[in-house]
Amino acid sequence: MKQKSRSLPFDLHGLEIFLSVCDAGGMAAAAQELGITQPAVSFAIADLERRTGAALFDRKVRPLALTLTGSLMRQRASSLLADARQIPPMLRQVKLGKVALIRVGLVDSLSRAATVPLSNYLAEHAEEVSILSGLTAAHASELLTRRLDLFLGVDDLEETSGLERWEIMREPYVLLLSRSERRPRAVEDLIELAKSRPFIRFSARSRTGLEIERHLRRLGVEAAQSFEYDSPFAVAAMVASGRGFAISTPLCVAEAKFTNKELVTWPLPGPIVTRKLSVVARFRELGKIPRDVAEVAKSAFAPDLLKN
Amino acid sequence: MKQKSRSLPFDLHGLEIFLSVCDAGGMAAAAQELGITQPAVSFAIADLERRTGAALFDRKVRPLALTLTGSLMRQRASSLLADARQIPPMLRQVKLGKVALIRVGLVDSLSRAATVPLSNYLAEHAEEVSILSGLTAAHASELLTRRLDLFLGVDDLEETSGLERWEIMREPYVLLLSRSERRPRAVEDLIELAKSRPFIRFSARSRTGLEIERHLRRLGVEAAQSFEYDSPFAVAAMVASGRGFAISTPLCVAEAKFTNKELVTWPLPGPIVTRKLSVVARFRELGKIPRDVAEVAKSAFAPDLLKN
DNA sequence: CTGCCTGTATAAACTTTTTTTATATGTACT
DNA sequence: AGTACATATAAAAAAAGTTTATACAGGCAG
Repeated sequence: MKQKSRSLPFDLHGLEIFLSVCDAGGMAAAAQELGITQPAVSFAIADLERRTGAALFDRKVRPLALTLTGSLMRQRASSLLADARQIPPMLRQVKLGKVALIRVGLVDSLSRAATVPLSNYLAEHAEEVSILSGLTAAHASELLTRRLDLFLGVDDLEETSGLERWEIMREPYVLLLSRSERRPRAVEDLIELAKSRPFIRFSARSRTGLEIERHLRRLGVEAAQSFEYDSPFAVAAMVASGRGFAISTPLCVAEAKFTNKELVTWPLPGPIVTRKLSVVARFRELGKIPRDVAEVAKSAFAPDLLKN
Repeated sequence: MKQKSRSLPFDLHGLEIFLSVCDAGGMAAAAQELGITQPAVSFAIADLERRTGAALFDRKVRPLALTLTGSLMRQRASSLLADARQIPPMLRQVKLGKVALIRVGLVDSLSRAATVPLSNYLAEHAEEVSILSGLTAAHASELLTRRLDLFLGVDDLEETSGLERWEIMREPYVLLLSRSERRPRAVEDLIELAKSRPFIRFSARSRTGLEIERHLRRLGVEAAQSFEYDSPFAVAAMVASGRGFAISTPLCVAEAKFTNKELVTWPLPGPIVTRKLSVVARFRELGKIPRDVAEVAKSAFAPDLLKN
């Protein structure tokens, strides 16, 4: 049973060659650009096509044209390589300690509730305060590369050494529907819903988005068409406009400031899944600030939750 | 001269092994999980460390621990692989029928007004729609690296070749004060205000923030303490809470959904400065979509502006 | 339609990288 | 200190990728 199946049908090197061919407009030209021979390129492309099982180029036509699949591959490959190329410089940066400037990452779903109290607290500890919104995934790496000193966001399950964490709260994932939709009570209802209505989802770049995806896969829910957003407001707005359904959390919904007239939330059928929001900082670099920030955040949205 | 310099110090296979080691908690365990031998894993990790020039694991300690650099690598590698794994299913989908993915960057200040109409328009042209909020500066580079297909944001002054632009609108920068503050009519009043009250500003990472900074320097305004944010809501919220004053634009204020009771806007003393919002895309890759999107955006917030 | 030019595919030999078997070295725990 | 468990190293085997040489196909001129 020693199936030699790599989990992936390509590697970065193959994708680089593929993109070279796209950019150079031909295999011979790409070969020259890359400093390898033309057959090597030819082989790499053939290999990529064989392993993905998709025709990437249309050989029937002379100035080598991308197929539809090929264009998609170009899009994705290009973005993947752009990501990959950012990694080495980041790794190098990591190798490089009262604070004048405190830079804080704030996950979008806490933005509305926490911005002002957080600023008020931090104003006592720093001349300059910089609060940046966005996705936790981005914040986490910026923390490690020292572009942020602290962030409030979805806690990573895995314990990373060199960081300290202070829990703010936990909240369940909930189903978000437009007013007219009826409540799915069982997993089967949810599967049915997903077949008939588009799924409005959080970007897979966000930690929350990834967890929702994973959970849906576990439940066996498969979405038809899908729309993807990285801001809680956008997700809620789409659902409110009747475009489809979403999975979100109470805080994300509160952030978007929609009323119960436009949106309804229901418990998610199946097992209960929650997300944990925490304050994360580099270990012991900021003294008691991280713990205090967690306290501030906790009290900041405590009233909010009571309202819902 | 045959320098075998790959442009990247790792490939996906190496990263998979690295992540297995992280997850399994050891090289031997990872080897078993992957169905290869322990030395193969050992070698792959050593190779990864040698090529990236970074120590990923701390061998001095028994249950093999990640270094700080290692944690970052784990995060990035994990997200890179998650991206990579999404590609093959996508390719298959294309073969099955019409599937296109359109990825759009949307500057925060247009988020509220444009998300829904934009999605509605794009739904007719693609199976999947991905709308990512954030800063224009980030979007511009993602457009060039093909991680976005289109963005709506503050237009760069410099003409980058290979891009097409469609103007959506122009809007002036305005002064944002809390209700209790009196209106500064001359530049001198503004300079005085900046001395007595903290300046709430947009992050210098955002194009808007940079332009505001530049303008203030030209006017000779110097701020005492400063708070910095990258979301329009946060800036407005701070001003509304009486923490200080800000410079913003009508759309940014609308985005934050504050009422006239909490905030007042006044024309900026001194020369009039405006910002231009545009749709930007790679030249001719999307046919008429960019122009249409500009039209959709234009009509989307036209009513908004009339309200103010 | 035919033959030439340009550019891609294929074949066999060769080089490099990766994996394996075997064994040494190291860390933690008693 | 000794033992158990885990990682590192060495040399051989296997696999992958690259090169040279050559065959094949599409586009274009006559």
